[in-house]
Amino acid sequence: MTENTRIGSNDKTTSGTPPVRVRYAPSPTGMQHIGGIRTALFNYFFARSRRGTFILRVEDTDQTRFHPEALEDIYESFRWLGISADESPAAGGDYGPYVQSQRLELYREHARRLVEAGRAYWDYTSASVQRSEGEEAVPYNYSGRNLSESQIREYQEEGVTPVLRLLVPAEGEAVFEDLVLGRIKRKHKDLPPDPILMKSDGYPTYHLANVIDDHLMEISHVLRAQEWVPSTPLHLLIYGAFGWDPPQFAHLPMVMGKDGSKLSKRHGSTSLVEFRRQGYLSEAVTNYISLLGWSLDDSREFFTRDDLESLFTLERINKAPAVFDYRKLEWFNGQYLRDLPEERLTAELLPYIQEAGWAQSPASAADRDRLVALLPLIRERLKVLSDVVPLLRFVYEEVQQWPLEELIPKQADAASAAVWLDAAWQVVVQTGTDDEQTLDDALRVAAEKLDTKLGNLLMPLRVAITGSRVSPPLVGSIRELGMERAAARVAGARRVLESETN
RNA sequence: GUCUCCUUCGUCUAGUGGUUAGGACACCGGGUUUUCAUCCCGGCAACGGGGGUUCAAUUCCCCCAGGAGAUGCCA
Repeated sequence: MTENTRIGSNDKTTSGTPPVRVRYAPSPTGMQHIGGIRTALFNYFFARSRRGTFILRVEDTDQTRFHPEALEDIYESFRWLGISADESPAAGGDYGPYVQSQRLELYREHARRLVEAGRAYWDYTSASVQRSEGEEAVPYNYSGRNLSESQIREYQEEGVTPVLRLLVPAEGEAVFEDLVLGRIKRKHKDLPPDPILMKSDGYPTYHLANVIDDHLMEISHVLRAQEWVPSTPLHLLIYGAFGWDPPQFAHLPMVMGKDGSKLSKRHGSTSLVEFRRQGYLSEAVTNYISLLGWSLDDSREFFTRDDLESLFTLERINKAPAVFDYRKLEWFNGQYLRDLPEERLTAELLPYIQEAGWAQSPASAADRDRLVALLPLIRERLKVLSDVVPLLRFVYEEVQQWPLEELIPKQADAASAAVWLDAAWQVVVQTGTDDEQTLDDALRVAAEKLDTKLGNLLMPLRVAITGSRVSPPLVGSIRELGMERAAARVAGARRVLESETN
């Protein structure tokens, strides 16, 4: 905002403001998780709100952890969220390739430039200290800094492939103005000792590749998680070594689990596909995630993707980490679920019905119609789409058992329960389920005649019909079930009560 | 250990040099309702601590504490 006021316009054709170009740069090593998606979304919203360009770049420089499914998951996640990259491996663009493993020659060339400039060096002494995941790190002791020609030749004859290390100055410090956090400083001597830029397998590390690509792709703003703050000074050093101007940085607050540590698998579902499978709607997830570290004002919290594409601003990003609250997401989902158009809700629900084996796949018109008819019964009872299965089981499957203790209202006995069940069912049969109000009135009259509460009359019937004390509205349930099937269930429940009274 | 960042109800957050510190989720209570759910009403609940600066600090500064992140030939 301040920038707009100062410049007077953010129209890139009439002002000096460089165009906004941002990127989401995931590494295809696992399924997209909430934290990554939050970063993707914020980048996307920022780009759209500033009429800029949103780029997807695949950072696959760790071939040992690469998974093809993970790559597919990135695209699938974007599709589901309804966002698309202006430039990406799939869409192409003028700054490609957008997959780092296809840019190796570029990195090598730049590596050479760094060595020639005396800002980096090939280290032959670290070849043996590779370690696997859990191992303790042994700090690098600069052993490769000043090797003699003959020493290098010796290593080369042994077949040692060197790693490229950045020559970190002993003096000085890096300072930058983070758009979210403000001024951040770090002394060069506090950086890791001469970090590796190029691995012995010929692939660049994140630090090198990210700097080269962001520069070459003319990235204007880097929006990434705060876990990157400590290595930003290192990146600045690399930009400086190349003689390049760095982009602007905006470090997003971390997303934490309930216990306050970085959100991870042990906090429950954290991957986008899992939420999707459980039946969260894309718009609910997007809305909830947008509020993780960002807010518009003191009251509004419902935002469509369109809203966010225009309302999102960096100024409203929070500094403090946010705890992921599954219950609030659930609430959001319920809200969205409740005012979904019938057609869409049906389409969203159908896969769960099919998975339960209650509908063909592809679904027939009859499958669809049946579900549509059931919608009013369950709509406001859904928190997630998968709730539909337990909610409608009594319709699609037969009731096998009528637990006696459920059948008998509190403080009553089997004999009275039987009387009430009979009376209630008789009223249903006589009145029919076509007109809910009429049936309702009739049931009330019957209860009064029997000198009991309406609930006592209905609970045995509810359990008879649905097999449970908790169910969708009774009258509608009976109607959807059909009188015949309902009658059979009443008879079944009646037998249970019978056997008890005898 | 070292470095960096962070700190308003349990959670997401708004906010200000002087406010009854606001909203939402959750929770509790009540109402509507044939159960559950929805819906409505009400309630509980926060400026981490200590120093400054100031007529006045939750707000500005410093210190402490706590939390998190980083410290990999992972990103």
